[in-house]
Amino acid sequence: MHSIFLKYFDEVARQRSIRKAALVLNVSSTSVNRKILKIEEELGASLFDRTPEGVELTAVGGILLEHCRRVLHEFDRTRVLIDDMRDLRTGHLNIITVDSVAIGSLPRAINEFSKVYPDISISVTTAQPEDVVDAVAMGDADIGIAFTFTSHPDVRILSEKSAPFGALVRPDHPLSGWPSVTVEDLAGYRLIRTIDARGRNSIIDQAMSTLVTPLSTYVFTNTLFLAKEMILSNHGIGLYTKIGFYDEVQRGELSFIPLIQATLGNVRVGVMASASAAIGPAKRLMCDIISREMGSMRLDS
Amino acid sequence: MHSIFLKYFDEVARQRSIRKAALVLNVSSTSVNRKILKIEEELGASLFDRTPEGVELTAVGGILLEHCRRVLHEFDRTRVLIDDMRDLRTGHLNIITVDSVAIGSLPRAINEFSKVYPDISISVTTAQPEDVVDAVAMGDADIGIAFTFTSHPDVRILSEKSAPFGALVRPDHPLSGWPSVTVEDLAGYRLIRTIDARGRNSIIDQAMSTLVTPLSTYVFTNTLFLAKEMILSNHGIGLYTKIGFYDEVQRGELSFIPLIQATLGNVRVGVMASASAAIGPAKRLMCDIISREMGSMRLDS
DNA sequence: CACGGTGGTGCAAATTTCGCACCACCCCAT
DNA sequence: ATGGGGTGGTGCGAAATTTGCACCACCGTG
Repeated sequence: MHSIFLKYFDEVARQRSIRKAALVLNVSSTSVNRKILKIEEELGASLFDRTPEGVELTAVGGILLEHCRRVLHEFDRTRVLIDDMRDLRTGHLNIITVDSVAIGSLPRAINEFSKVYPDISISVTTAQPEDVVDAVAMGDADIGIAFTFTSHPDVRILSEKSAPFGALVRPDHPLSGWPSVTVEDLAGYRLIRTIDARGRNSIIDQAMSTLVTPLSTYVFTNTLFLAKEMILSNHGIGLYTKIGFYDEVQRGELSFIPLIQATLGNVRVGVMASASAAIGPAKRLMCDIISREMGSMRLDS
Repeated sequence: MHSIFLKYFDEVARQRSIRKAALVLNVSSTSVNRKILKIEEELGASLFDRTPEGVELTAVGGILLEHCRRVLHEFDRTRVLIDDMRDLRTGHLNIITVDSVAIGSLPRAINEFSKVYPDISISVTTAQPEDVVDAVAMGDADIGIAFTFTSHPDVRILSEKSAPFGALVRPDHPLSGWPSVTVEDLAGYRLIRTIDARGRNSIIDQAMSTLVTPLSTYVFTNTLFLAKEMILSNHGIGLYTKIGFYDEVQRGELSFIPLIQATLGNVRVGVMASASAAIGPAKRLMCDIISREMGSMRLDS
């Protein structure tokens, strides 16, 4: 918005050299030189004394530089204010989450949020837990919801909750109604479980590989709808957190039995944001709503 | 120096219309419109709400307008400061004066002034008294020196002094040594007097036309050198103020006898400047020196 | 004296800005 | 319902401005 001269002038004063400033600014020195000469002509005063080593500010140049720097600084502040005002009214939130949350609690959270900010658009991407963390750390997503096994220096956990994996079965299944199950209890059944698309760093694969009693997986799917159909068709036992099937369990269509296991039984799910990004009012509200939604869910029985 | 956008934006906000602002700014409405649209895109926010009647500032627009107006105002002040700093070092003074002063006191005043401001150039224009006043009022001259019969709303009298007309004669002239003369005393002599080049509003012509005893003029000239030669050649009596012949009178080459007459005997000469123009340090000093030079002159005997 | 730095300029290419002609919409009077 | 008079906004070509290349002139240093 402001004349490019302000930036050029500032840099030349800083570098004490037209050619050095041009290098920093990544433009030709003639462009910088001509801008300064033009303003000197407009003002009828020299901004710099030319020396063989470069340029030195004159008294007039010092006065003008002070003005230019003040203008640039005030514009930066104005810009931040405008950015805040703009984002308060409209804008976009990028949410990346494990898919169970996308189904389980996010729809209600978005409904509540949109009553306050109807013009803010939201995108929801489902991804594997470690991809969620990476996206948040890099600033590619505003909010992430995923398991929180390890901390990440660039990720801030805003809230978290225990969300153990468990067995999801039809209500008439022999395991239905158990207060909990162990891996051994699942040995005689085929499993339906989520898949890590890239097959690496999967907490479930890692956990599964440490089991003394191997479990057999019949269906791999991160499509929870498909998983539900398979469970209801008695193709196996679902091995998921309760989050993605919360409504079905509430309605009695499915039963959830928490898994007692060192890793899978001690999973926590958290709401996270980038450690370096500011949290504006809209983002803050969305996180609060998601945290509250998840906080109200009974996920361990 | 600053982006033209600032000016356009300010005016659109003032006029509440792109087309009206364009008229005021004397540019096409598309130019103004595109500047605003471009900045709105840069900022990612609307500056105006568009209505069928024109445009209304948005909250963001109000914030930015405040910034723009502050920048423009601060630049104006910076510019004035720079102008003062520049003019302190170099510059130009336009002086317009009646020619007697150009010869009498101005040379010494300029000599003294140039010791302080060697780089300020000076132009001296001689003119009839009313032309001096007009030039100063219009700002065409920085300093004027002339008779001050009437006041002018656009002219400020910085200092003035009594400078009556009188008879200038050779030292051996019969009138030499008289303390004063009346019009009647001059009746038997031919006059050498200044001429109003345009022949209108001349104080001398007006004064002469009211005399009961008509005086005969032999030579009309505003060239004081020629007047002096005519006086010394006994072609007549000079009818001038003492200013232009001060050195000659001091040296005894000519005698000055003040005229006792209602108009010509009560003339005052003043140093004047435009009432609306600022008086910078250089201009102030020049006025002071001229006033001091003229103040030290004994003009009434 | 040569080299490596600086600021500064002529000129043509590249880019931006501007204005004309026009479109679409709105409001108001008839 | 229609026409007139206003508004903001756009496509396009001309005009103006900006940019960078190639080069000049000067200065300080080894």
